[in-house]
Amino acid sequence: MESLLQDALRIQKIVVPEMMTVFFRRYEILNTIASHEPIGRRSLSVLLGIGEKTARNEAALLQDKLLIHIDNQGMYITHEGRKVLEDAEPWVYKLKALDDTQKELAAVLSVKKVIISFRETNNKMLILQETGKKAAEYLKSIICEDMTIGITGGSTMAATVKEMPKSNHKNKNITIVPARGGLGEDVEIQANNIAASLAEKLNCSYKLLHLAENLSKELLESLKEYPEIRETIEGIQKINVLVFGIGRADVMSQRRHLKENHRILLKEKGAVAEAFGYYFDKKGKIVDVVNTVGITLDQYSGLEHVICVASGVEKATAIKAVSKLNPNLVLVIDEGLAKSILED
Amino acid sequence: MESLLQDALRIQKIVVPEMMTVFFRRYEILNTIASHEPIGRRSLSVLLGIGEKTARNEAALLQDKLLIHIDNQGMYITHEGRKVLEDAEPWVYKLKALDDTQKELAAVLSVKKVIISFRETNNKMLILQETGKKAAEYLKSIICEDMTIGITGGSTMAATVKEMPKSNHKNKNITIVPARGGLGEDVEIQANNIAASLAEKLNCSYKLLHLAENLSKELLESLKEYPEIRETIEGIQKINVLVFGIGRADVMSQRRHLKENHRILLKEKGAVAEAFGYYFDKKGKIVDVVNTVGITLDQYSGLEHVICVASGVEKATAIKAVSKLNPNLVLVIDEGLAKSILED
DNA sequence: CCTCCATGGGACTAAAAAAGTCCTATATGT
DNA sequence: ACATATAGGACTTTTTTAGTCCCATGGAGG
Repeated sequence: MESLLQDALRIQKIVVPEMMTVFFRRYEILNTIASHEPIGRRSLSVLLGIGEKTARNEAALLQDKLLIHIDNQGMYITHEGRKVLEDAEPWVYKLKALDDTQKELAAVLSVKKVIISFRETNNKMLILQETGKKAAEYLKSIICEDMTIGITGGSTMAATVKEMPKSNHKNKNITIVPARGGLGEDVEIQANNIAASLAEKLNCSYKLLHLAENLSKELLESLKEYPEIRETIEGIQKINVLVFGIGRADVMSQRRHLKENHRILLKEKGAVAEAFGYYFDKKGKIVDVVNTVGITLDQYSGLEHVICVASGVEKATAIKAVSKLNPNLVLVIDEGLAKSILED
Repeated sequence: MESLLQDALRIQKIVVPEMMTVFFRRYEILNTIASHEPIGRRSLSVLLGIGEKTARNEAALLQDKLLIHIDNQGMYITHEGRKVLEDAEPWVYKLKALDDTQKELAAVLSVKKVIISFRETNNKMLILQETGKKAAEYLKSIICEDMTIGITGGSTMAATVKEMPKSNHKNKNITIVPARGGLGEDVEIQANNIAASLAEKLNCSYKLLHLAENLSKELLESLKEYPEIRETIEGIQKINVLVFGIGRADVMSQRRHLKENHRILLKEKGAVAEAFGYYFDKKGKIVDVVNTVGITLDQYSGLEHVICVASGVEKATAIKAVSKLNPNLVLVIDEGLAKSILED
């Protein structure tokens, strides 16, 4: 009786419209407590951008319903609360019609699947966190024996790995490799670091690639002979799952300290997106490649599992560009980004 | 996905408990407008026992959602509104858990079916009205060709008939007969009058029984020879559907102007319920019979369709007594009565 | 051992929302 | 023409909700 549920939702939206707001607010509060426990009402209120008293009142209600527990350390979620959070999720998606949006987007972009993360807040950190969580969930669901997982750098990937639950049983013959070289960024969000963290979470092995970007061809060639590097390159060639973040071409070229004339060139070529070392224009055509070792576009196009994780409306164009390269793409994005992709 | 709906309800009750109140209030308002249109906000507010401003605010919201239409005559329900009302009904029953109560009661009382009417108000008239409506609905659903429908008197039956929608197509060979004689009550709620009204609503034929109660045996016997009476008696013997109200023995014996000693006798015999001319004790045993023409208990026990309609908590014991006489009984009662039957 | 910091809870105030009340013009039906 | 019930406006009162500040507590770090 799926239609009964649909009816129920329709009628509620009509008859008790204010219910939606309240529901989402409480869901968000509960969710935030769940992921930050123990947390005080003050921290909570600044995190969510709501008043202290509001946080307090809502918390009192949640406590009354035994969904959270409050002591002088702060607020904790209870088992009940966790259960409610889980059970409420499909319900949240229905209410927000995210279910439909996911399918619509997958069709519009011609990709395998779109997963939309949901946070009822404007806090970019929380949104990124939730997106990472969804990405981690999906990644975990597809992992199986003898896989080589390639992963890139960036804050989105960092969030993804952070949200990956720690696995205790030793994972069978799984290897994590950075999808490409490059040391330009903060160490916290470098592909190497992220690959290692992911391996730790998944309790499996990993290989690192200590190669700077923009090396001369000759130097690159000779470095490739080094055993550790060579081994990693072989690993990269074996990648069957790629998890990658995406960036706006202009932002990335700046972050990589490209020379002024190079950046102008990129702009002239219409570069809008950057991912795993490639710059793409609107149509998904390569306009430039970072001169380093890494996964190739040919390899990418043939992969069965490609997961692109992104958060923030500014990445809409980049997403559209990269969606055209592999129909197996799975997109994990936040609600705002999803809407802005659909809107243009 | 029935469980999804269940989950949704459970979670809502927990996370947004106040929603229930609001929903029921609006549902009730919409429902009342539907059955009283055109109605002004003042009449509405006294009818429902809510403040004028409340009625006004809620009406404004319902108007905004296009569920009602307001002009200087008062408020009307729109098509949209009617649809919502219909679609919301199962939802109402689930929320109130009346579904479960219905099944539980049917099991506890060992009867075929229990139908609980629902009105979010303390106004006994509205509750009676709704109970009548449900009874009428059910009766209509089982009517088919060549039936003889017996009906008793009483305000509950009057309400039932009043709520029966008028049928335009000629009903095929259906006859309404009063289930027993008796002229003791107000003409408005006499079985004869009610039978005739029902026949008019169903657009079918009827027979009347003009016989006073408490006639001497001899007189009764000779009256039975009169053609009109004889014909009706034959009709009563053909009854295959009986719709009847029920009363508390003490109340009914008073209303029928029984002699003092007779009433005391009834009390001594443990009479608690009265229905279609019989007085029953707690266990459903007959302790007395009104001396008139009418359906017999033997006949009653063998009927396939027996519908007892009752409203008001004071009838709980009577219901329990009469439930034991025929497992095919269908009970149509209001929410309060249902709960009080379960509680004792 | 002490200090510091974030915590919950209490108390009071300010703001906003809801409800109560009364008035008026209007249309309808007697 | 009149009595009556209607919506809608305006104003007040009540109730609910949110904002703000203070304080005792208890753990973390020095």
